[in-house]
Amino acid sequence: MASKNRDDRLDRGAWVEAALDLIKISSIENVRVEPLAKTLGVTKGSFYWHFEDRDELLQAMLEAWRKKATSDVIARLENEGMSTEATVHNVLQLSFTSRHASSTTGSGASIEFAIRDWARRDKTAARAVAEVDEQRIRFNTRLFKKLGFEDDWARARAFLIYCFNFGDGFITNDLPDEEKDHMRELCIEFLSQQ
Amino acid sequence: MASKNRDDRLDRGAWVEAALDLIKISSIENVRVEPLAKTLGVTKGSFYWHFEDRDELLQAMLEAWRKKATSDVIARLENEGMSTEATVHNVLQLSFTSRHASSTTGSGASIEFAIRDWARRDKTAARAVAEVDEQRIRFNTRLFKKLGFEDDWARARAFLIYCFNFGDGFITNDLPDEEKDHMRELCIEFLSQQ
DNA sequence: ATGTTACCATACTGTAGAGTATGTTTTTGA
DNA sequence: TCAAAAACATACTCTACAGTATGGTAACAT
Repeated sequence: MASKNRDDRLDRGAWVEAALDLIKISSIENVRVEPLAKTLGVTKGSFYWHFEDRDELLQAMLEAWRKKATSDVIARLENEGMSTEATVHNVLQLSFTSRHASSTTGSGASIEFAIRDWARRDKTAARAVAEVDEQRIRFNTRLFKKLGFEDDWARARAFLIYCFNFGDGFITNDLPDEEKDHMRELCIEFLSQQ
Repeated sequence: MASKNRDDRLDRGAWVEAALDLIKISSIENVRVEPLAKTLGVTKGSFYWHFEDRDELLQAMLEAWRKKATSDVIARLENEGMSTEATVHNVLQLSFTSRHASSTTGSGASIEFAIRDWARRDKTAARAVAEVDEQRIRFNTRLFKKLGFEDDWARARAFLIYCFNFGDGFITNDLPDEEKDHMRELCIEFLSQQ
């Protein structure tokens, strides 16, 4: 549900939010202003007040996602109550299925995929994705360095874990839930071994 | 280049091939019959002779991809000249960047991603992707069983390697090429350890 | 009170593309 | 050789949007 500020008037953020809610269940191509206006209960007259054109909305979506995704990394960094080991274990549990599952910001696993698919044909999107990936992998790398790993091995571990987070959310795995959970446990045990 | 059978007449396969070539650089939404007709040098009068509607083309694309992807697994299975160890090492080298890079069939890493994105909103596509994933993971699992691993551990290894193949192709990794290659080597060393 | 601004609706134009109806050519088969 | 079928082209209709131009209305400042 896209929030309105006061008196039923929309702001730029409401459009971006609604657009991110939409891309979650469709694709960037299906993010179109008239359908969006309909779900927001307005007409496109409103849209072209807040945005120059459709592309400006797409760039705003990208910016919003990038900011949220990178600020999440910082948030984890600042969570200094935990030990390094505990943080690693947390990261390992962090599959893309659950990643940023807050619906208010319009993030989540599905958005990840939609934006990555978008990045295949859009340079700006590709740069945003690259930045987010790099920050996440760097975060993981730092953890393993703290645990005493050499720089290159820390990065390799970090990358593998990120691959696991990635694949666990996106690779369809038609196993019964218990077996799937068991397999996930084994993967985590393998990846966190010394 | 989409091939024509004889005398400049197209068949169903030529349309599917051209469509798969197109989705590689765009998305399923951008697979549209009139632009396709233009690249094939015909009009849509031709298309609606070979297909009932656009959806029939999409289903044919999916079928073609699924068949190719699963037959590739079988092809690897039948490649019985190699030792199990050598096959494992081959699988580890198999990132999605290079996977099925033949342009004639219209496959490749980019198609993988486009179809997976499509599968987020299409049940039929989702089933095809699930089938392909399951076959590939099963193939990897069988290898590790041959190497003496228990069933569950074999599956976990297989899944992790598949995640690595997946991530190596899709996760942008802005490192210099040498470092990237080095990291890949370390990942492979880690994943193939006893 | 009233003019200004912010926000939105209405009513257009223009384009891309889906699907259809029908005409045209080439091939094939008796 | 000639009729039928296969493989197109042409010319429509219809819908979904992008973008624009302009008009309306509520809130806010003066």
